[in-house]
Amino acid sequence: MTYYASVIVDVPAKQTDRAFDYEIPAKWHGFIQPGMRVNVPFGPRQIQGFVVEVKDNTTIPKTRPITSLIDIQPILTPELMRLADWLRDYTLCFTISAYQAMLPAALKAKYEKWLIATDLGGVPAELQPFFHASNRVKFEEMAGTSHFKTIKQLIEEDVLEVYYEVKDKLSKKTRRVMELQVSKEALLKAKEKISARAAAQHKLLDFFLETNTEKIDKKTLLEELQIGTSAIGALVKLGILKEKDEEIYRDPYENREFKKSQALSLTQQQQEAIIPILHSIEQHTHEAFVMFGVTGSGKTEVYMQAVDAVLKQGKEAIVLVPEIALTPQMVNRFKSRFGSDVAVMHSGLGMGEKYDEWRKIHRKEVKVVVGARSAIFAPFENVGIIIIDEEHETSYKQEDTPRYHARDIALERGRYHQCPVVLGSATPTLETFARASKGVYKLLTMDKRMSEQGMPSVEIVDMREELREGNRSMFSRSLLEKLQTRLERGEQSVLFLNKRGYSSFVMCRDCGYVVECPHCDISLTYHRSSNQMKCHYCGYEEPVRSTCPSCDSEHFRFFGTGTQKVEEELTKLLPHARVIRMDVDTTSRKGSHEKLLQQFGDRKADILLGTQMIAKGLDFPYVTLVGVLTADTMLNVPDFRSSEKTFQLLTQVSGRAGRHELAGEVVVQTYSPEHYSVELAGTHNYLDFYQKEMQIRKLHQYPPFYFLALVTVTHQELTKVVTVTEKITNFLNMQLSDEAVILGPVASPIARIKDRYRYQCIIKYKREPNLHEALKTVIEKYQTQMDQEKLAVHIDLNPYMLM
DNA sequence: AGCACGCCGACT
DNA sequence: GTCGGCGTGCTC
Repeated sequence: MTYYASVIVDVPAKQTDRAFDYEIPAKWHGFIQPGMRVNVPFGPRQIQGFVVEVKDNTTIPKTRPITSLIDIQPILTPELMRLADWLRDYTLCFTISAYQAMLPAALKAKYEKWLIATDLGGVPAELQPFFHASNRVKFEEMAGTSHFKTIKQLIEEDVLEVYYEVKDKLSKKTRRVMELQVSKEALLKAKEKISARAAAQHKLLDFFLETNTEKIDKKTLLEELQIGTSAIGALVKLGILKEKDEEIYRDPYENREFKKSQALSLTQQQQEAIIPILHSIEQHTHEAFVMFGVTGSGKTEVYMQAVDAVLKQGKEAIVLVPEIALTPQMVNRFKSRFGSDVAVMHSGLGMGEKYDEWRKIHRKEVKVVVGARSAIFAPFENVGIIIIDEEHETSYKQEDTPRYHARDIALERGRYHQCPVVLGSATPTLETFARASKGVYKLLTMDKRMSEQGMPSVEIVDMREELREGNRSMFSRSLLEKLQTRLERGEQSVLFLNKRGYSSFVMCRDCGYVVECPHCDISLTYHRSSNQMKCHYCGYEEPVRSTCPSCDSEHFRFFGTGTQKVEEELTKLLPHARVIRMDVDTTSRKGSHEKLLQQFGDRKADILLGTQMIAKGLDFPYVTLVGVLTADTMLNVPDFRSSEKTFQLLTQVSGRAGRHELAGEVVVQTYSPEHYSVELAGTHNYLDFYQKEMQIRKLHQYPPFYFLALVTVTHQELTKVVTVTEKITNFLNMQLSDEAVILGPVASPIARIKDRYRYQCIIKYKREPNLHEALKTVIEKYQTQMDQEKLAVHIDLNPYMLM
């Protein structure tokens, strides 16, 4: 009997987005399973593929055999493979892209093309130097040279051979260990036999006798006993010890100690919130919960106790936390409660570390994963609960293909595993809260803080007023005064600078000229460390000028407020304050984020100054003041969610204050104090904000009343982009019902990035059964053009960034 | 995505 | 007359 494997090949293109059949060599019969990776011939080359089906027949007249197996166990579970199909249809991506999104980057194949000299004597003199080192050379090193033609000929003459290599990015880390091979009795016997002069060997034997060690790291052993390798060699020869390479995991938390924590007793509200979740866990039913809990209401403790209940059932738990909040604080809490049962996955880890953490999950060595967005694909097979903390966070939406939202994946997996999905937030997205109001999700409310303290009092300072009264500083008098008080009392403050929207750009005060990136339609940002102007989109850099290139004026100044500038002013105003600044510059080094927070937690500083990254999850008992320097920068970005984002941000930031015994105060500086998102965040009134914002969304036909789809077209030439976007818009207009609203073509908010113009078309719709089909057609139609003219068409369903 | 095949313009 | 431009289509 001949068996065949249907394989999805690693070629992300429309034409190859289907299974190809390969013959399974007899030696692998019964061994190959769906979900395993294989190397297969594809045209002239070797590539990687995923087996999706094993069958005993095929309609393909001539099949080629599978070259080799990569996995000895399926790397994708049947559930994940099904989920990948769903993801492909849902986000309009290729199946292979869906698979790759589910796996750590380390597992992605790399391809290399080599030239092998099969007959070195036949290689002409001018090419000989290439083969000096070995008989193989990378194809690219020779292609493109003037020898190219000869190479082609030599290949035909069988002097050279083309060889395609499939490489894994993966690397497993190993350590040398010594393993005891014999019983204690044998050790004692050996001791008698071995010459008394062999002190090191006796030391070794004694060590194994006294410590009952079976296996030990070689290096440790040598250091411990202060001996060289020769004694070990002697014992290995006698068959007493064996030297082995053992695979180890890179443990990013290796040098840390976690104090074991116990479940805390729950407050009345926590108790009420957890009961329905526990019920769902016990009954094995899929239910989605919105845990609407104010900052400091103790959501994490509820999560942990729910996870505990799941573990007691022998099931697994997935806990998603936003990238930014993956501070050690959250990890610590889970690690100290669940110990080595926890794997951690976030972008701060290196590729190898991520791979190791993933393998712990894959091998079922852990039961809980705490991680950012991609952890939603954790290859567990018996999921008992999925928790998404800070559900409103935008980092749950992947911004490149496949453009998925972790929340959607969570709900899909929850349905499959028939388990609860918990969406927790103090400021749920309108989409989520609307579903809770409709009863689609079950609402669990926790509106009281765990500590005796209530919500912090919030003072909103009108910065226009400050300016009118002659205060030109970026600190209002009130904020400064409060900072002073904290210093005197030895309490801590957090200052939050919302940089998004406006960063520190350079503008001429005389003619208004702004330094912009020559490749992108966006202003350059001043970086003090390198004294350069940098583009945040393409990385372009130029030195800072002292005069305006447009009018030669010397009134060429920095605008906007960077954290560095704030820090400078702060040290001028409060010279004795110890300030820790956290922004991209100070946290780019691995682990520095954590270190700075640690310092602040140890009260080695009085003021923590930072951007978005300090908004969430921080929980320091001595923080009694939170200052928001510029509350409204986010309000001014052209995004229908700007009010929602402002409200969320202000609420989150305020939540950092007074979480424990000491009462908290918040100062919000703004130029739009009357804006409802500022005002209602000040009074901690989510429900009113929700009502108000819903009215506006309804009026302007935005989510959650309408769904959105965003089509972005990019190309080098403006005219091309405009005509194509126009055509797409017209096409969609014809395909979709009259109820759909089609906006465009319009230039994207950032109209040019990396020398490519960007145009877009936004579709607002309620129910368009034809939409996916129509969008698929759009992709197919422009596919041919995509390769040739470097035209790119991106489709984002339920986009977060309308850019 | 690569790569081969194949059909038209500008050179040895 | 050939070389090589890149349009078209295929890869089990």
